[in-house]
Amino acid sequence: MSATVVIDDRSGLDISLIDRSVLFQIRRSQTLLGRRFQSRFSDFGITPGEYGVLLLIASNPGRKQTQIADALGMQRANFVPLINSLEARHLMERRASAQDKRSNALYLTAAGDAFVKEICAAEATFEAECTARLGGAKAREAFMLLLARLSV
Amino acid sequence: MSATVVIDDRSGLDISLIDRSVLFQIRRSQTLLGRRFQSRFSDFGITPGEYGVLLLIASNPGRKQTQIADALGMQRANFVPLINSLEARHLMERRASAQDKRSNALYLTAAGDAFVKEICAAEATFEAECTARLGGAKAREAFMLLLARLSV
DNA sequence: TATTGTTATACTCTATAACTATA
DNA sequence: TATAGTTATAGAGTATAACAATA
Repeated sequence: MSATVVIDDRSGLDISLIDRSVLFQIRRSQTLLGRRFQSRFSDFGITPGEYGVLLLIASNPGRKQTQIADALGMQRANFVPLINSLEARHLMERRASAQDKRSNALYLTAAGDAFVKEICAAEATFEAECTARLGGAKAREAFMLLLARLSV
Repeated sequence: MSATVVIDDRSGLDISLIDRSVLFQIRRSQTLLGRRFQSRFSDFGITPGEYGVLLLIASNPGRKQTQIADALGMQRANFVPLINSLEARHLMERRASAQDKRSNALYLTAAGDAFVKEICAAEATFEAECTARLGGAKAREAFMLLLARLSV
């Protein structure tokens, strides 16, 4: 049984140990994908985190902050400044809940709705590129399944 | 052609839009894996980033800072405080290079070497758990290949 | 008592610009 | 002039603790 050595193309270094680690490979992919997203979506002036919030509110209007934050795996404390920024840009709004005076119901504004549609079209292109890199629709499906298994 | 709706188990929210996105699924997996790593390796008092540096120095002793940082996809500016901390803990050390007085050659200390061996054993367990979640060695291999394709 | 939103705080990771000393 | 290391700084992302208003 021979240990295969993995050499990094650019640096010429032995990266076997981190190359074989699921943890480090996901870190690397996430970093690269994040960079690609940022450079592609810099015109929209939005971060992946903010985009996720808008998408989730678009699909689930009227939910309270804790629910949206929860579904994104975020702390509710970190959710506050994020939607403060989105609300200041008039992309979404808090409305006082009638049933529970503690909570805010979240909605997109008309501008937010248009914004989401616009950026969704751009993201479809981004995702199509990911599919191409992965090797087609079947490969993508397999990849998403494996990712989901890892996230249990 | 029917659009399938994906409902989050815990929150009951429609997460179709982010669930189908490679970007968001990788973000989620990376976050969850990072949390798992932190809780598992809190005894070692080390972050994934620091661990990666130690692993790379272990496999490539004597290389200069820029090379190690490069192989990890890090900026050399961010690399400095990271190894300052590792050096303060006597896990690694900078040695002045004879050939090039500008650069430092990086080496693990004896303590750092023992530390890496110890944490490598723990990470092997961690990776084995990842393999089990993914569905076995073949599934893991397929997953790593797809991740690599995405990181081109 | 528990929950919702909020503030404050800290740490990790990343990015950019500018400086110094060497090459 | 280019490179290696460094400093300073800023922005995301995440984590915890504590508080006021409400349930």
